[in-house]
Amino acid sequence: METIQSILASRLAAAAGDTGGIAVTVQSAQDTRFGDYQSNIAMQLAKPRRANPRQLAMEIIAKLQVDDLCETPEIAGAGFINFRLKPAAVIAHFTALAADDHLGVPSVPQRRIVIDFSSPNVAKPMHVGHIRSTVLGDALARIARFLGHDVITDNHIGDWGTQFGMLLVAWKTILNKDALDRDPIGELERIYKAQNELCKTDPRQLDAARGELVKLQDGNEENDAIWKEMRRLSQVQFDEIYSRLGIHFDRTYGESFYRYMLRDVVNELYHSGTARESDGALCVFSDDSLPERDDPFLIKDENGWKPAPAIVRKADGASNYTTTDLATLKLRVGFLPRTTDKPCTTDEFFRPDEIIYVTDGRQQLHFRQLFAIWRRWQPESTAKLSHVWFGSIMGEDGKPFKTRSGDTVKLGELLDEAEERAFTTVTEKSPEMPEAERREVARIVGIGAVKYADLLPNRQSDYVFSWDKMLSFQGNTAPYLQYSYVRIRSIFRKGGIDPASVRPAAGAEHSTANNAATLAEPGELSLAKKLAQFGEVVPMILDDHRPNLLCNYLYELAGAFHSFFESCPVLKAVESARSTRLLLCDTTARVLAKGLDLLGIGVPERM
RNA sequence: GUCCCCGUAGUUCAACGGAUAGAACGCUGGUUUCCUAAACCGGUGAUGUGGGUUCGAUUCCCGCCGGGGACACCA
Repeated sequence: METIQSILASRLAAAAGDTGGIAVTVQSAQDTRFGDYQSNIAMQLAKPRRANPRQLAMEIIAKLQVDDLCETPEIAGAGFINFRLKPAAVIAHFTALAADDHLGVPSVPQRRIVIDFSSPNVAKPMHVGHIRSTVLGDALARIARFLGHDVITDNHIGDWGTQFGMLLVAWKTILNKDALDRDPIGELERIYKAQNELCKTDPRQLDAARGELVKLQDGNEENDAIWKEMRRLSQVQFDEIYSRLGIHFDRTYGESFYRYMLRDVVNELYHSGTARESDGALCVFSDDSLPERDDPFLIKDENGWKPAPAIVRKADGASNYTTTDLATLKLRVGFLPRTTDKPCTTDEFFRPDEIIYVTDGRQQLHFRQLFAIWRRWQPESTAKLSHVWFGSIMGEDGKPFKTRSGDTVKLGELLDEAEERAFTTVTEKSPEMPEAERREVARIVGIGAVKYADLLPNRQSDYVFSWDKMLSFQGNTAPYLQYSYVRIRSIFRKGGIDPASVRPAAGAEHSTANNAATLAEPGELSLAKKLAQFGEVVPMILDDHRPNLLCNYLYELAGAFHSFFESCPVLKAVESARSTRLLLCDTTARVLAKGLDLLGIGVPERM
């Protein structure tokens, strides 16, 4: 269904006439005293038309047909056009929304999107550094799917590279089998660190590592078996974490999947002239097509601009991650199979319109170079390439988030602590609840709190990790939103009412006359208006890949609900008002649950 | 050094170039014979600095100050 915002925008566009390419936009008003929606179009058009903005606004309003939706639009300030919705229009929209499976979120033209996120490394524990990519990528995938896009999520795990030389040497010499059985990842981490130390002092150890790496790459059976075992053990860990987080990947190809493509990629880059040799390495240099300061292959020092090439084949002949990323890109753009369980024909390849990489901001230069190389190498490719980057998680001391002893925080342990802290609170607040249920509630609340804390800040901001803040029931947190949902569920339990029974039948927007609803109370009206904005907020998120917009919306919705609930009795209300209020409650609960679900966060029925 | 990001209330975070910069915590005043007070309703208090573009700048451009990050064979 269409949003009120888009209806107003198209009516306004019709009244404004030729805007010379200026988009006619309507936004929800920041302050209710300006009405519900506002547009700046008169001010934007005033200059090119050499008109007085307020005069122009008056002319636009004179042609504008919106009396089915709002009161006569008002002109304010320098030329703002303000819209105030008629209660009848709010009721009609709210009723249609309540009958809509998509809760008023419009369908958009379908695009095919690959989302590459999480990307943990084999033989290493997942740690706090993986949270943002994992949580953000999953939320974007869920939101894109809800909007109707065709999405493939791909976990590009680090399962290939020079570190396996050292791991293989260590596996053969210092591995403790018992320790490996007890704690596989811990033992792999231990032997890697130990071997790394040995290599620092003993050049023969480095040679040994190189030797084992070459054998692995040449297909040596023993090394291949060890590598596969390390991969398997790591995947067990990944699966456990992803299961706790409720995250699913359509693909987990990993870097090793592309290793047979690397030679061809390098050859193509060389023969197409994209890359050339320098100091024994094969490099991509600037092609001077961009202004110097925008060129990802240039860097300036005191003597002027100098080359900052991207290396696609090291002097020793090995490839690096740029090469792997190019191979990955080539497969994803042209030959990514739609399904993994059967061979597919040409028209079953995925061929994405967009590929989204979710990584931290430190990789910006890498992706700028990667995308630039791709454009030069494959100029006919039209796929949109997006690097969705994010800031760091800091400790309360303002430095990168670490344990007290200065180690990286392991993701599994972090989730344990979140659940444990949530369990303590739930036990405190609801001691009568059976322990099994308290555990389950603590799981939903604890995991939700961690995810929400991560999604709430603008993704490009660094943020401070605070257990107390994220698990608080006050303020913009997951527990507060979950509590809002629970409180609504409690109303229906108390009244012995099936929520489905208060919902209008599908298509109810055509028969609003049958609905005796009135939204006489200010709390009712503002809640209904806030519900109508769900469909306006969700599509905006993908424009800049910013799920925090949804967090802020849900928080405002919960606030609107609590205000309504404070001033409007539900179960004790007289009929007509009672059923309208029950529907407001139910719809709020559905939007809260759906909104949280889009962020990858669950809701308990009680807490 | 060059490039990227950041600098907003005591603190932690918001704000498609729009109106009187919005929350939470903190501090502070109030609300419960009533559907979960894990709540609600008030008060307090901020755009680092100097220019520029614009009808309008936290937002865009330039300088300065302060913080973080990236910059040839790690990913």
